[in-house]
Amino acid sequence: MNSELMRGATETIILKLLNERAMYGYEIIKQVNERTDNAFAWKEGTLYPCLHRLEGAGVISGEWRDGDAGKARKYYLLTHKGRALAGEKAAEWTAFSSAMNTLMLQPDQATA
Amino acid sequence: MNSELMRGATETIILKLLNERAMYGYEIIKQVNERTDNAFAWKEGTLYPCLHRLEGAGVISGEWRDGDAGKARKYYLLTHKGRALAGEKAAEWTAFSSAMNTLMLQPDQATA
DNA sequence: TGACATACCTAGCAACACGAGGTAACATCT
DNA sequence: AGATGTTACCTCGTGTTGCTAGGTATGTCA
Repeated sequence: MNSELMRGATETIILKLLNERAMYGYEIIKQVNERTDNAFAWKEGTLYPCLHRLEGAGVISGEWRDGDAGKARKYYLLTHKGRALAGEKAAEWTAFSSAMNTLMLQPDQATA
Repeated sequence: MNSELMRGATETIILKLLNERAMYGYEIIKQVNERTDNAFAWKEGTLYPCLHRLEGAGVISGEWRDGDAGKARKYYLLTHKGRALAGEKAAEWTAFSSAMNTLMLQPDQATA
């Protein structure tokens, strides 16, 4: 997958997932990759810096929870601000993909 | 419009338009803005560097043509390589937006 | 013990959209 | 003639951000 297209979408996806339920970082990566059948192949280097940016911006907040048996995990939740932003980002994606499709779905040159 | 989402899409759009017909730079800007009802608001700083990258990569080729009455215009055409890439980029967008929608169209948390 | 998965993290690089600026020709209005 | 606006080309610098490549540490299983 073209990594440049991923730009700006990372944040949108994270906010969408956290709007479903609280998740920890590693889980977000697995979810994204599984749900997209590895069309998206996120690595830690993509996610963690973005999570920290979002936390720094007061959009999400992390809290450590003991795992059932495994290691401690840092769960992230949307703040009030985050819920609003999740909605905006989702709308932004809708508008963007709609505009893109307006352009991309035009008929091509006739190859007589 | 979130400019980060534009990343990687610029090239895709240019190739799509040039696959319809030869256009000059200024015309491409106008076309993109008009067709998307200014949802995309391209400026020269977005387009020209990208055109030059594509030309340098042998994907498009520019030729000066005298305008009917106005200034000379540099029309760009897809090369053979460019036509192939236009197809790849279009497919890439389809795959990307499909994966995105898989993620984005899931139901959100029940707000009981 | 070794190997692997889980789970967190960071530093540095590369790509690229955009703002802001510049040049020049032509049209229109006063 | 002069001023203004549009067309049409260009470039430099900045900021953002995804990714590669590395690191740490715990738990599991053979």
